[in-house]
Amino acid sequence: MPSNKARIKDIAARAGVSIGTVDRVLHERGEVAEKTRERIIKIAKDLDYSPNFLARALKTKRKLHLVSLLPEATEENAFWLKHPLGLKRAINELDPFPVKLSQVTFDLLNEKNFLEKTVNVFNLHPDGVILAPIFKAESIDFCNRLTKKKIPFVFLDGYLKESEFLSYTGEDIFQSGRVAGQLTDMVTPVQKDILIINIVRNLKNVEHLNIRTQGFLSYFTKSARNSERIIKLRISDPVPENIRKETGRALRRNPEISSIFVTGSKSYKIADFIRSEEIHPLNIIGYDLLEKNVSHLKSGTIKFLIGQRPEEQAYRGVRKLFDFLSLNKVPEKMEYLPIDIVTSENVNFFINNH
Amino acid sequence: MPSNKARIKDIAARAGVSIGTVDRVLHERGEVAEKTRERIIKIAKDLDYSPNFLARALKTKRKLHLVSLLPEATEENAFWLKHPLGLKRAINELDPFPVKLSQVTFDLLNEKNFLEKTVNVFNLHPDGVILAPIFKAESIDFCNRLTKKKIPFVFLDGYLKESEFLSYTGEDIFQSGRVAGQLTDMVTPVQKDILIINIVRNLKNVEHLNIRTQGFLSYFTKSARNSERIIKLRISDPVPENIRKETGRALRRNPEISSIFVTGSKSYKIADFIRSEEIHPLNIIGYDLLEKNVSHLKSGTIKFLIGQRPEEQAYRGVRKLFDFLSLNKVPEKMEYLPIDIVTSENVNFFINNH
DNA sequence: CTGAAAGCGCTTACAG
DNA sequence: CTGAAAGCGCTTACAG
Repeated sequence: MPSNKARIKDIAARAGVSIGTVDRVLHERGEVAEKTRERIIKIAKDLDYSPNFLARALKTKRKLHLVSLLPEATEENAFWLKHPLGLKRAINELDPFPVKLSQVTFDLLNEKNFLEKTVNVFNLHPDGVILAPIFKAESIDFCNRLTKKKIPFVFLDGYLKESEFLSYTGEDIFQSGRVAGQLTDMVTPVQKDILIINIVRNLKNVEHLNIRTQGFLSYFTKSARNSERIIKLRISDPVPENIRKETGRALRRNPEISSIFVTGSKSYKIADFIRSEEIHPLNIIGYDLLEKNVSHLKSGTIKFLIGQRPEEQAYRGVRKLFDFLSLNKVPEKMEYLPIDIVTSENVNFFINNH
Repeated sequence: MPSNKARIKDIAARAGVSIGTVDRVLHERGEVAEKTRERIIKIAKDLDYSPNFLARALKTKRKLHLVSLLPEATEENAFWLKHPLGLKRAINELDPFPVKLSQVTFDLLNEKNFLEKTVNVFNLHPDGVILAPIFKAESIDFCNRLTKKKIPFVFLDGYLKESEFLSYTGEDIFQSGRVAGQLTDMVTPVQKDILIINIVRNLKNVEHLNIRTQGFLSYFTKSARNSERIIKLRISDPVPENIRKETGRALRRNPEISSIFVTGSKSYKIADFIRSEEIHPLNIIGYDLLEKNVSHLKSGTIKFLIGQRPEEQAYRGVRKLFDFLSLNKVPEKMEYLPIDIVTSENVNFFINNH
């Protein structure tokens, strides 16, 4: 019966000691005779003791200090605008509990800046860290230092299997490529061509986008479509003139292209071009509910956007650390969030939330 | 600064009274001189006082008693299997707090049974009620009685604007019809026909399914498709032989049908028929992630399922009542959950959750 | 009408 | 090594 939960007092009574002694055993603060210790541990187990979380939170002076280390959102990287909303929602919900959050951000294009910011994180003496491991080598190093200091950390957006992370929350990247493949397949006649565009400004994105591309292509291995009808294009510097030049050339060379899959979150740049040139109707399939993408989705230039719930990723990161640190709840190691298929008709439900 | 929140003690000190008096004012328990009362209220406002939730929960003996009144899940109504999972998750999450939940279920096809069960609900002396208002007249009556007793209640699955409900959590039914329309439009060649099937065994569903149908049709008012190419079929008793007879006849009469939209959660019944007859490839679009639907989705017989997050509806119902009753948080009156578009490639993320 | 006190279950010094 | 006590912020019952 959970209604009559065992309390420290009950354990003390059974063991014939005071609650102070029980507490010392439970918190492993030592200074207890071995015999007493064993007796108390056994009784606690027998009574299935777990501390009353409310009483503990009420009494505790010290706040849990969580620190997030995520890329700074910019005009060019609006994707990272959503995460702070999720962090904030989590903290608001945990309001009465002794937790606080410090947000540290780094420049998405600058490894050195990331390194500097990791120093800031340590200076904050965090109890737990939420990290987007954008720069692989630097992140591994940072994580090792966290592990050495016994500071638990969670990943979002991506993960490094080399590190001893508590949990990952995010997309199943390969599978999200498959979803894109399926949607593209559905709206593209069999005899037509498909163009895949990779926009890669910063190196880190390469792996991410490659995996999505692989997932995308893997969908077509079983389909009736001839895989030679899938053309790839890579654009390094997505300034409008490059977009125009390179996309335009690809379209001229392959006049049968009727769908364009953009592997990253910048499909609005392609849509800007397609719309300005008044090109024949094309299906554009892209990622992430950035304002500019959504606007093209609503006007019909983009057909599908795939969402990866960035706000929810951040929210869960905070919750997992809190639950782990103050309730000893160990989260699932890998949590893949649903891959959302978003069109002009259901998009409003995804952007107004929270 | 939320770090130095005002406490009852602080108010008492400023007012020059004891904390008992402050408490009496705050809880409107009377027996306080009017002048003192006003002074205390003013000070509380000045200090922006809000009670410490943890201390309150720790002290409070009495548990909040929430009661859910939802249809019983059966073989024929597997949709209602999901809601108890959401209720349970909410209660688990609220574990340390003084809340409990009693679940009352009724027969989805039996008004009289519903009436009997409302009596049970009152006998449980609920502090708040979660209700699926399946039977309109009976539900309005029940809600009026709740209102008279000042028992707050939330709706899920549907709502009655005639009632003074605290909040509704669920689908935007018309819009979900539009989403179905859009998906169907995308996968159906313009010169082909579309069949809408309404399976209505019990009366309550009529309104629900009609609204979805209207939403569906509304999507096509702007499309290039000739609306005469949309055929409607209604099946009252969905036993296999009826399905076979009626669907078969519709398909024979309209050989150009290439997509079937099933307005309710029983698209698997149509899919069973289509598959058994080895009919030429058709697109089936339906609702809800019932096991049988999902199985057809994975095998390809169903192309799209639209999800309405039943588990989440129930979860939020509990949370809203709890937040309202113990934190005085007033929820949004209408909360439309996202309309999920689900295919064989992303379905796993939607069914393993929780 | 008002105050003083006990207690929810835990943590944290402090005294011995 | 161990116990007794104070206190987190609130609620509740009781005395005056």
